[in-house]
Amino acid sequence: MPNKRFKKFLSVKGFKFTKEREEIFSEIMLIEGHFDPDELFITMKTKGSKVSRASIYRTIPLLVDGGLIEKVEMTDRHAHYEKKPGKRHHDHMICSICGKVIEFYSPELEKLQESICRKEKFKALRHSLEIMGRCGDCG
Amino acid sequence: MPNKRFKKFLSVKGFKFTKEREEIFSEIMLIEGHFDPDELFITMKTKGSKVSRASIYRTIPLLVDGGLIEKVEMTDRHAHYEKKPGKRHHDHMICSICGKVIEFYSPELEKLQESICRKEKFKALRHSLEIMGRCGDCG
DNA sequence: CATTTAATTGAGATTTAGTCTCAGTTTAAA
DNA sequence: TTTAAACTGAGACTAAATCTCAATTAAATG
Repeated sequence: MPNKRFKKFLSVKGFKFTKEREEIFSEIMLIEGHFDPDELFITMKTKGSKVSRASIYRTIPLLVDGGLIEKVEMTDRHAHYEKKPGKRHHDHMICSICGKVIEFYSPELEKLQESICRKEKFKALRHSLEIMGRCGDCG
Repeated sequence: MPNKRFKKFLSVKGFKFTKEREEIFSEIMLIEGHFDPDELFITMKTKGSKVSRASIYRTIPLLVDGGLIEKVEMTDRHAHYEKKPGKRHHDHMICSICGKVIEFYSPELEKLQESICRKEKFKALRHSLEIMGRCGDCG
């Protein structure tokens, strides 16, 4: 129950668990795919929610901070977010000193690759990205 | 002389080559690194230019269309652009049907990788990205 | 060179995603 | 309870980018 994770995150940070935050959070958890804050506001309002736009805009960064959602796209006019996925494809950073492999996944990077491929009329099936360099410990 | 390329691009598209567009274009060509439209407007104004903000915002998409500059970053609040580079690092799309290799370079992708690495305290030295899939011809 | 016409311009109004303010409310710890 | 700090909603505000429209200008044509 990610609800619990959110609650925990808030209390650790010294923030309060309010009805509004809970409402926003559980509404987001219902969304398949990505959303933008204003769209979410309209949806909630339509459903009869009294939560304000300000609270939505204030809660989203908390959820991002808490690792519950991610910013996945930045168009000219909108930011888009989505629920964090479970385990899936990831890329690698490889330290050439100690050999450590850092797995990372960036939905933003995935989106960007998609859009680059679209531009080239290329249908991507899979990809591999390896970044070579020095990890934090090997400075 | 990229000025000529710009002129050509405009005439091919049926657009006019105006003093304002020339002024904006040559000002951009003087800039090392990236810039944002408003910053450019201020710079030009300071130098005594009479060109309006509207013209700058209208000219930039033309330059992007004409392949003379690229959008390199989208922060929460700004778009950033820079002059197109000559030959440098590039990544690959590889068609698994016909084997064609498409070289591409995306400054946006590079920036994004940099920021991902920063987050992991990883010092990137080089990277390789290969996207496998089907090219436009092999549909 | 003069005419014509469609593109372009500047000034400032407008849009819009996102942020901020602040008085009143609520949480949660004591 | 009490209390202090966090939170909320309504709407004002900000700022990047776009749009409007009358006046201007490029450049194709006669």
